[in-house]
Amino acid sequence: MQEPTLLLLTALADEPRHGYALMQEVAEISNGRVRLRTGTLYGALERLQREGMVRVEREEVVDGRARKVYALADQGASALAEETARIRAVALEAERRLALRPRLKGVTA
Amino acid sequence: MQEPTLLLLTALADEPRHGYALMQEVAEISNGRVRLRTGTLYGALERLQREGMVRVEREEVVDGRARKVYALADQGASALAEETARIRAVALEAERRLALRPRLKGVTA
DNA sequence: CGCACATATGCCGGTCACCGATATATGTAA
DNA sequence: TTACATATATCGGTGACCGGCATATGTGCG
Repeated sequence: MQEPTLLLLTALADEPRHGYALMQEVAEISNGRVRLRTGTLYGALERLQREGMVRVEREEVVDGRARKVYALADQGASALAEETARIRAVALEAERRLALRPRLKGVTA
Repeated sequence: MQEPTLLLLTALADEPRHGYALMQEVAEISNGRVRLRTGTLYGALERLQREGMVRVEREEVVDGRARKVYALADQGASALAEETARIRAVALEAERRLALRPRLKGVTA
């Protein structure tokens, strides 16, 4: 699972949102670091629906603009929980090893 | 940064290792979950060298077999530290949101 | 002696997530 | 009427990763 996908699922984790709102939510979660392109967004949403991670909760029209509201499926919530557990473990191990790393250039100062 | 790359840098974080040892180390770090293919391994090592993340520490011959020993460059260590900080933050946010998620089917039992 | 297996490195073609661009359409503000 | 925010969608290209293949030596087994 790559970061755009991880952020997408995270943005859906607390409550259902529509596509455009997801773009903004992902940008906010990542402190503006990750800006989802529409190609990535809608492509990923389709794929995640095929995989049973996400479903369309409802379709609505607000101010004459059509919206699809997506929700995190139970399977998506499980996958997200597993993924976060995995990457936390790897991050912990990476930090442990970095601390063990022999320092090179005058880091002792 | 994808998981294979993250695990590779992690496997190099504490001390230099040669290719085959990296495959084993990555498998161990991930509890056997991730088995690096040689295509991924040597491809990634080349790419990471181009990017200044990894360098060849030395070449040696052990039992008639040639080895290249790879080391994490300072830039690679910085990148790894930044990456772990990023994913920890995202993992934390994902877990916070999952906890906020409205439960559906009799989870209260 | 021959076979399988671990060690060790490397190439090549395919797939797929992601990127960048483009298209379409409506509401609001200058 | 021009520009921008909102909102969705498609398409071609790139590149990391996968799976398979090739190559070569050392060790253990029958």
